[in-house]
Amino acid sequence: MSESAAIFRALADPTRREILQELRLGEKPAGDIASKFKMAAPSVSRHLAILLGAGLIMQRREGNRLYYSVQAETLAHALNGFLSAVCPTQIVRRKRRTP
Amino acid sequence: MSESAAIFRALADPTRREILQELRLGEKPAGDIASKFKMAAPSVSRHLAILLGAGLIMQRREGNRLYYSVQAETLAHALNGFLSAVCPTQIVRRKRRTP
DNA sequence: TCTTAAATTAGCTAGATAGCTAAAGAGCAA
DNA sequence: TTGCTCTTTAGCTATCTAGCTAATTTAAGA
Repeated sequence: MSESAAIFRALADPTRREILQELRLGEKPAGDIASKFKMAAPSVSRHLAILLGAGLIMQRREGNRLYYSVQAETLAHALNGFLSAVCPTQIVRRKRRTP
Repeated sequence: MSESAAIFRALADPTRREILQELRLGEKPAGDIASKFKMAAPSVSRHLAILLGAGLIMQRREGNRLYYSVQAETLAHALNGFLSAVCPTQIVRRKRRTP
């Protein structure tokens, strides 16, 4: 699967989008992330695996814990790239001021 | 469903992303869009309906034909908004306040 | 070693999704 | 009206997805 296909599929789920927002201020252990949601921990873990597979987060082990953090660059590149492909003239190019 | 939820779900499908790119240079009738894909016309029509429901395209009838066009503003707003929510400091350049 | 804690993986099920064909709606012209 | 074109809607089915519980892995401490 193309990289951006995995990214857009990962972003389709609201829980996964929330996870990314949860990580906006920095890395967090899986348990902390899971505790923000009503669903069971394995379900959140599955979402983390999908985000990881899409390259939207990375993980780092510290003893018992697995810390996750956003790969902001990957996300930004995918979204901006698609935006440019869909609306190259309207969005990317700045509107000229009327003289 | 929240507007952006519908948008991200719509973007999850590769055919729908292709359709949006297909429309980047301007409106096209449904038949022209459908002919770009191997799948049957009703399948493409269904994708168009989903994009329409998400507010990512609009339709205009001209006689027999239904022309579709991208709603670039909606797309850009959703993607940039999410990007800002996930990586407010790293990626999105804030407007600096003049001292 | 045994136990405990933190997470993941395995296996399952209900519901969503995307494809197909057939049928129907909408517009236009003879 | 009838016929033709363009397109969507209806109805069906196979596959994918996201949730759950149970079991397994990994690390650390008594």
